[in-house]
Amino acid sequence: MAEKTIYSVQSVERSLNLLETIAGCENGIRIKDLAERESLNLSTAHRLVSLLEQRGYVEQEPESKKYFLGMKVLQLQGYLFKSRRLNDVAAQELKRMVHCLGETTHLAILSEDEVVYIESWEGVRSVISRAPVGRKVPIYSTALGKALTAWKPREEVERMLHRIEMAPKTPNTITDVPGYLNELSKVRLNGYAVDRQEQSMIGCCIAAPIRDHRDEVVAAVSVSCPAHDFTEENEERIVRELMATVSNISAKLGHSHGA
Amino acid sequence: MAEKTIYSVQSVERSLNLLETIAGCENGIRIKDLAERESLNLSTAHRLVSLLEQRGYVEQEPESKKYFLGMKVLQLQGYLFKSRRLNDVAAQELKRMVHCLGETTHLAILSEDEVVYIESWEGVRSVISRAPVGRKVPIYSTALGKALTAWKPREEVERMLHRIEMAPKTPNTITDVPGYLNELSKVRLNGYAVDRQEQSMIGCCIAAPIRDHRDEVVAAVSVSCPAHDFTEENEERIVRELMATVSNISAKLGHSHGA
DNA sequence: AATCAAATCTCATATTATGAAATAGAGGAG
DNA sequence: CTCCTCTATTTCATAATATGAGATTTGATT
Repeated sequence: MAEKTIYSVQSVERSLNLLETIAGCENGIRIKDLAERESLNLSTAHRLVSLLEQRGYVEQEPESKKYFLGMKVLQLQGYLFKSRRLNDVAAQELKRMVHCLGETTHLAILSEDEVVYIESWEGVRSVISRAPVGRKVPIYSTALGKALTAWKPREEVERMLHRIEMAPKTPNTITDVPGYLNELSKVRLNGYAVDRQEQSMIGCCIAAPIRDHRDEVVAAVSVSCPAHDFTEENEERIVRELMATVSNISAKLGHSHGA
Repeated sequence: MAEKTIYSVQSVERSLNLLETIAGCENGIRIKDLAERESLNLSTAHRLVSLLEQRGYVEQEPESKKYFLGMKVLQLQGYLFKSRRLNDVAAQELKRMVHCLGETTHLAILSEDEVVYIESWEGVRSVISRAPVGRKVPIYSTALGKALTAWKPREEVERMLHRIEMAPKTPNTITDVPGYLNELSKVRLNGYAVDRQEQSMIGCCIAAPIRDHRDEVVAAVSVSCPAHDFTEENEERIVRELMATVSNISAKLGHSHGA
């Protein structure tokens, strides 16, 4: 529980806030609105954003003067996948799990209001094929979506749901907000999420969150299983293995239990 | 030519430098070495890096105390692909080009010493299939690699080449440093790079760089073509279309000619 | 051409980031 | 087990830096 000291370097924090705000604006944002939203003086915001622009983290569309996230992020992302860490920490554990379970497995993160696949491994036993990296799926009809949203503040989840359409994918899909929120409380209770043919009739899915040292859910891992194979026994086996795996990964990210 | 004012906010610049240095260390880096490499006071480095850690941009491996790039980057990356901008700017233009040429097209960036595919489109006419996003290919045997390195300082390219092995992929592969550097000067002269069955006997490739507002090469686009189709006439047609396309994309990124 | 709104730039000042030095913690040798 | 060394972490007085008010430019609209 040894708490880390909280450091604060105003200008850096402001820059990161600006970067993240710009990132969240798919349609770009003007400097004035940025300054307003971040309660910053216009010149301060301008100076900091210009610096991010010089470094390529942010781009300004010449005509509209709007700021967008820059290509530099791609470079960082490229580095991340090269990093021994991601491989040591996640890939290694996940490969082991896939080998053990034989079922197709996905690593995903939340981006805006959707689930984005980051990496995937095909299971030998499984007839379910892996989704391509970068593919997006909805939060309301997938185990990954549930695992990624279950520990977010209720209001935030409600806002997300209101921005999207909860169209039924199968007869099992949860299509109402209260129903989904209720489902999330079960997820919190169990520690993992289940999709019982809610996204597709082909298969079921179990997903659990990965947490970092701040106890924040940063990603989630799912195991897919053909519907006809999704027996209680199999479910238990998968849950046991999956929970152990995400716990290991989280631990390696510096997560400590009960933090 | 209207030069933008160069802003400087020391702490932010230092933070970004630290972030990028950490990103480049696949095996992680200790705070002391970081401070040394960036010529920073140990406490300053520690404070700034701790802040990046608080925000999730960086992670510290508990046992080794080494710092690695954090998962937050994935979130940013997710946002980038949602951004109207990347779609408007690159995807839209590239889809148009793919439709026009009918050949398979790739968008890639340089990450460390390798080419990383960011996005791809399959051409209707082409027998060449697209490589998956995230796939890495060498710089020395691909048109993309040449396009991405041609405008880097010679010493940097030499360093990169020395870190990798220039194994022959086909009889045409360039396998020596002087040969590659010579090839790059041709690329700079033409403005585009060609791979004449150097990576694979199946096909040839033409690639050209995308530049941002700082005139920096930030990405490259390639068009693949089956070897038997790679006539002089076809080559000219592809080059014309490709150059127009990358020029449009660069322009939209704020690039101005002769800048 | 005049008006207005937004972006960009300048500079004196107070706030903030800084680094020297102190402390804590981990690992190794005797 | 204790001392020694090396590194990470924290503190705090000070000087350097980031800040924001306001001036200026840009460009769009009437």
